[in-house]
Amino acid sequence: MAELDIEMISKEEEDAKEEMNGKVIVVILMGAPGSGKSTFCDNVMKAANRPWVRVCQDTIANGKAGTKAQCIKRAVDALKDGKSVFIDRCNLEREQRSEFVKLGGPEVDVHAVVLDLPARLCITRSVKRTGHEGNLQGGRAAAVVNKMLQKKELPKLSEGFSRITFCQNDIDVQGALDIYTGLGAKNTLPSGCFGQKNPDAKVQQGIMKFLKKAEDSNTKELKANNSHHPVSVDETKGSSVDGSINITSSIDTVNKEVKEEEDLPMYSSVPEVSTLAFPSISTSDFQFNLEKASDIIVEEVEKFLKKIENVRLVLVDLTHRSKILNLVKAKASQTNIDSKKFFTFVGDITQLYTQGGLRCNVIANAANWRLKPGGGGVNAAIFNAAGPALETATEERAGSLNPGSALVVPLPLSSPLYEKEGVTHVIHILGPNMNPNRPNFLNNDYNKGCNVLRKAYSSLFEGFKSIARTQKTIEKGGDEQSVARPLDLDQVLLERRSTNDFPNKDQKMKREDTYESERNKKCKGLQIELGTHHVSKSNDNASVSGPTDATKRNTSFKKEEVGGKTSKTWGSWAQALHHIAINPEKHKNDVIEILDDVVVLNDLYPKARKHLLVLARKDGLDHLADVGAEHLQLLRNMHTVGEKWAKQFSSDDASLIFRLGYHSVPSMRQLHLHVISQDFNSTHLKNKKHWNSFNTAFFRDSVDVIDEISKDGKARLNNDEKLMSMELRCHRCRSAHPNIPRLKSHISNCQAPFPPNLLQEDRLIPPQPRRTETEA
DNA sequence: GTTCTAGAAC
DNA sequence: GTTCTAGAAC
Repeated sequence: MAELDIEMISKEEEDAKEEMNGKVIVVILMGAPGSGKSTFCDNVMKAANRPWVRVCQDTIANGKAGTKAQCIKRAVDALKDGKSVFIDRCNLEREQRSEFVKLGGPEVDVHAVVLDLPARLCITRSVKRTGHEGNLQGGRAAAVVNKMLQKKELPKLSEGFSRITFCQNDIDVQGALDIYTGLGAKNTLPSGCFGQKNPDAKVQQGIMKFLKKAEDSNTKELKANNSHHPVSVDETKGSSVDGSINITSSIDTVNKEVKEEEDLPMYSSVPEVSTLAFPSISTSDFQFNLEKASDIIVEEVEKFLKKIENVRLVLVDLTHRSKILNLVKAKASQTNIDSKKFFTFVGDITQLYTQGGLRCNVIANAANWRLKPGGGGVNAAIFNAAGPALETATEERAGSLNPGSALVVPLPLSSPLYEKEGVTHVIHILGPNMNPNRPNFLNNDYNKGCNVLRKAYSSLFEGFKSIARTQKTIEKGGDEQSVARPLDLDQVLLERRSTNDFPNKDQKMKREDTYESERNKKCKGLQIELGTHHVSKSNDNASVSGPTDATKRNTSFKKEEVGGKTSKTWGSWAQALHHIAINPEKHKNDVIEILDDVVVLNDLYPKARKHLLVLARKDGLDHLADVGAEHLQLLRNMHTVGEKWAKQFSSDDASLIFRLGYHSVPSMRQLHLHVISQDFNSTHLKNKKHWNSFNTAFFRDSVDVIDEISKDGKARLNNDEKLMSMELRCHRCRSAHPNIPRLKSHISNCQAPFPPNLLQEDRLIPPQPRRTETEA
């Protein structure tokens, strides 16, 4: 194929010289997030010699992400207008870009500019960037880039491009920049493929060498196409049956071959298992016998891995010449240790992810007995990389460490080691003291020394197990008490995500799952019962009354013309509250209070820790739009009952603050007053509509509704569609948040006072004086 | 109201 | 891997 391209280049170049037809161009940029597509466009457009329009799907809809169709339309418009177009989206797959290629025609050339930069560079840039329009930030970027590159299909002229420029480094990019910047309105560029180095050359050799090695070791074939393809740990490790070929060897080989291009294959960057990276202890400064030390490491690793599933251990050293590393590697290969669970790795333990693509959530530190920074080697490096936060966190837990002991320190979230590398814990360990100037000097007592070293590793692994086990507990939906600390941590982690930091998806997901199952248990009975009633009584809504002028955009009911008046039919699922209001005695398990004119129940899907509904029992009073002056007393009663319950809850729990109100257009039939605590801490609060229905003008405070009914005979309904799609703002400090998880993370901590409008007119029910035992 | 699904995006 | 959106079904 390369030869063919060269032929085409020379032919097309000749053609180009003859033709100066001033065509417009569509340049389809291709590259992973962080490859520099937007920057490329910006740089060309800054100094361009022809008019350009940049079409970016991330921002095409008034600054927000839009559809492919919108991009096409924008491009077509620009081309009609005589402007050339940059298509700024990833376009890594043939399918994704095919529609844009079709923009080409007699008057329009379609070019590709491929920003085929090292995955690692893209990841680093994606992680670093803060204000990217696509909102791709934090460590998540690594997973994204890796995944996208797995699907990468380099463009071919046969797809319909007249010119393809490959850029594999900054120099290539600059070259392409110059070409497009200098391209005048009347100029055209030669067709063909440019800049493509033999994609299989060096890297492939490296991989092939490794493959050969692996095959020699009686192993399976490794799949790896080229340098930019992520090489997953599983694939690499899977190539080894006996553990004799491990990751270090593969990386080393590849690394040596391609180091000029700084183009390492990426490891699977998202750890599916908890991973501990640890240095060799006591073998550097005070040369513990390496044979003995390596035996101990391998034995302790083997022992530990027999006890626990779903973890990985990685022995790390700075150089592939490391004797201890090679000894351990060799000895491990003689055992039954699963090379997926234990391997050696060459790299800086403080930069395993950013430099080596290996994600380790826990790293061990070869600490000194005072647990202080300094000294040299790993200890200095880790304290240095972790910043002062680690020192403080360590001090809080212990002032010193005995030989053979370990100390688990959760890494403060402000630590760069957490932010950049995703390390959540540092475990300090202290080996036997080989320093003759110290009182507990071993003096070559290797029996004792080996015991201490062994103990150091076993303490380290036990410490690691305690972390891994907690995580596992959450995964399996253990009781909430046992996971209290990780949940707290997760709250903070979520908060950190809002400032572009390393996400901790696993923990987040687990937490949601835990809460979800908890809620389900509580609500199941009601859910089932309500479900039954919808079905059995879905036809009993013949008595629906109440013509209204409310907007009927809500899908919970259909608008019908009956005798010139508008009426509505509610969906069967929207009837549950109506059934309860009409026959509360049939729902004794669900309702918590039945009065003559109202029924009180817990919301089936509470959007906060406490979320009650006060139902009007009057048949035909479906929603706020049906309410008139004649219902004033009923509204007051509903308010009084709701307020009574709110006060009762908040006297039991002083952290609860309540707000009472109605949805302008409810989804469920039967007028109901929401009594909802303002923590909004609930797994059922899942989307923008949920939030905005309680925190925009769509929510009508009960006090205001009563006021309006008494003055005007009707309540104002704020049911503009825009309200539901409004940006997510904290109900306290009014800060804006890009999505629900971040909002929830924020509100879990926000203690700002409520806005003035909520503090007025008794719209909020504040914490009540605590009830005494006798009152309760 | 919810759940489920799919597609699109980063 | 996560988020968002939309549509469909109940």
